Formats: sequence, C-alpha cells, structure tokens
Amino acid sequence: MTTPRPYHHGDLHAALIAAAEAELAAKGVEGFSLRQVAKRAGVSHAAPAHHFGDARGLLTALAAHGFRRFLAAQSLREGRAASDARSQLLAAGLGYVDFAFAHPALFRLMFSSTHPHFADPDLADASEAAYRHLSEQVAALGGDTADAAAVWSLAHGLADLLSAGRMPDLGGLPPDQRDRALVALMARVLPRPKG
Amino acid sequence: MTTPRPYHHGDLHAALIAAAEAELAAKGVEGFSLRQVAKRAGVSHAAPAHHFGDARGLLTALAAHGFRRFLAAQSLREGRAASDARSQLLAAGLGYVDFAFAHPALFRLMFSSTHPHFADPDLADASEAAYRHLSEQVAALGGDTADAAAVWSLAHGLADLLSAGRMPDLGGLPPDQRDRALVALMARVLPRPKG
DNA sequence: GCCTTATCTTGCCAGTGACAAGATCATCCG
DNA sequence: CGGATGATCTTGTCACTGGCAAGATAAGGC
Repeated sequence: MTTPRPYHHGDLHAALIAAAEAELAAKGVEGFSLRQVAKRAGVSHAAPAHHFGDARGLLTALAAHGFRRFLAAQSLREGRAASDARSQLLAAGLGYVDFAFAHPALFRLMFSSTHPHFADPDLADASEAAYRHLSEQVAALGGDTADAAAVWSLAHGLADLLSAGRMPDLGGLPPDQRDRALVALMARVLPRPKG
Repeated sequence: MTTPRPYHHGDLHAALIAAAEAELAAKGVEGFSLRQVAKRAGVSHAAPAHHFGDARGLLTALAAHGFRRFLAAQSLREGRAASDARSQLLAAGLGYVDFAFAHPALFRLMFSSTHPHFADPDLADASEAAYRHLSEQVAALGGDTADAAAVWSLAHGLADLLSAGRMPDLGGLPPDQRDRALVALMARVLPRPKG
C-alpha cells in the first residue's frame, strides 16, 4: 500500500471543516482544540493556518457551514408539511429545534459563542439568510416584525433549552409526541389570521 | 503602608468568585483563564485550587452565584410591579431579560456552557429555585406545565438573542420602550384567564 | 527547464490548567 | 504557654495549546 499520503492534501479546506465539526461534537465549544482538528485531518498542527488564518477563522467557517445546514434542516421539514403558510412556518420551527437537538455544540457555536467572527461576509450572509427565511414566512402569514420576534424567540428558546437538556419533560418525549407538543406551543404566537 | 498582604487572605473564597466574575465579564466564557483570576485576586496561580479544586469547580460556584442573582433581578422588578399574578409574571420576565442583558457572559455560563458541573448540589439548588419560581408564578395564573414551557421558552429566547445582540431592532430601543415591547410579546403566551 | 507561488512541516515561544512539594500561619489541646 | 496538627498559600514543573517563523515539497506559469 504505502500511498503515504501526498504532501498536498487535495481538499484540505473541506477536510478541516469536517474534522472541526467532529471535534466540536466530541469536545464541545469549550474543549475545542485546533491541534486535535489537524490530527483528525491527518496533517500537521500548523496546516490549518494557511487555509483559515487562525482558530477563529476556522470556527467562523464552521459556523457559516452550520447556518447553511440549519436552513436545510428547516427545508427538510417544510418539504414534508402541507403547503399553506401556517404549516410551513410550523415546519420550519420544528426544523429549527431538530437542528439544535441533533447538533448542540454547533448550535452553540452559532448562537452562544463569541469565537466566530460574525462580521465575516460568508458567515453574515449565511446567518442573515436564516433570519430572512423566517421573516418571509411570517410575512406570508400576514405578520409584522413583532410577530417575527415572537416566533423566533419562542423557537429559539425551545431549541436552546431542549438542546441543553434543561427541559427534560419535553425533551424526553418520543419524537412524534414531542413534535405535537412543540407545534402546540409555537401555534400560540403565530400571527392571528383575523382581527 | 507596606501591609504586604498577609500570607492568608482572609476571605479568598469570596474574593475569587468576585474576581472570576470580573474576568468572565472581561474575557467571556471562551477567554476565561484561571491564572488571570488568581492574578486579579492578588494570589498565586495555584491558590484557587485549594478552594475550588479546579477551574470547573470555580465556574460551578460562579454559576450558582449567578443563579441567585438571577432570581434577585426578577425580584427587583416584581417589587416595582403591581401585585396581581399577571403583573408579577411579566415583571419576572423583564427581570430575566435584564439579567441577561446586564451580564451576558455570566448568563451564557449558566445556560449555554458545558463547563459548570450542573449536578453539583449548590448549583442544582440555585437553578432549580429559579425554575420553581417561574412555575409557581404560572400556576398562580392558573396555567399548567405547557404554559410554563411557553413562557419560559419565550423569555429565554428573548434574553438569549438580545444579550447576544441578535435582535438589534429590539435591543437598541430605549429601556422604557423596550420594556413595553417585551411585555407585549410575553403577554402573548400567558395562560388565558378564561376558557 | 527554471522560477514563482501555494501548500504543508518542523521547531519554537508564551500562556494555560493540573499537580507536587514546600513555606507560612491559625488553631487546638496538653 | 507551647508544640503539634491541619488549613492556606507559594513555587516549580509538566503536558498541552495557539500563533509565528523558517524550511521542505509540490504545482503551475513563463
């Protein structure tokens, strides 16, 4: 065999993001180590610097990648839901919680960390796209910015508390029952169809 | 003068918690350094170990201290509000957000960090007291556990997003307008007084 | 075919948390 | 009063971390 791994990796950029996500899931935001990421990717400890500058740069790229997958999680739920605006918004909310539940450390990196550089254009784009999606859905239901703030806060609070294990009663439910409970909660803050 | 600081500090336990809070506020959860805390308190880098074991132990104590002040922030608002159950619950919600806004790093340590040892009896007591306070207020309004989950999630989502600067429209408002907007949002999920 | 440039490695430095061993002090018990 | 015990604090060391500098290797332009 030998193939002692060529000096140039080929696609180290993508490999490092994948390794960083695995490292993040394993050790959490606080235990994240750049050198361990490099080891995971099979390169030397200084290799990431050339692609991302420093640890902050890598975490910024990872957060941006996370926001795109965050939207994808919502789209997945929307695709399985009825096409009316109300069902679509509730489905997006479930996707919001799905993502936080499935990737708690990444969710924290995206929403509860000061490490990523949020002014980075790529990250700003990705996070703004997520917010834009939400506000468009609320607008489609006839809601205003106050409605958007209510829906967002409730979904975010549920996602944050559930992913942190702070709501064991709700988080411990079987998936289908949990979904029904979440929908009932989120329905409370939807813009009223009339008056 | 001289008083070259006695070998024994006197109340290093409390001094370290105060120094840790200052360090946390200055550097955030991610940049927290035990050695810097020791330097702030004017003791050697190994002194904290005797009182808190390790860094995790110090952060655990700090989180517990934070939860007690968290409840105090709610009580402060409640004392200024009308005495009916509805006003009291809304006041507590404002206190919840006040605390997150005033101490964002500490709030993150309490709710979005894996560093504190949440099974620690002192910390568990303090955090359970906060949850108990909320659920009692919801019960006083005639609400059930679903109502409590809705109120908690909405208040928590608002606190988390506002303290992270993710809701500039709402967070940038002058305090009195912001309070009114927050009350209007939280009023949406209060248990309905009648059927 | 040579030179420039991008990619990756090795080696180094200051800073960190944990631990061990020793110094200082407070308190208890005779 | 005084010696012993234990709590408190310091100094020294270790492995590990992130960032930087210098060198090795490969790819691509001329």
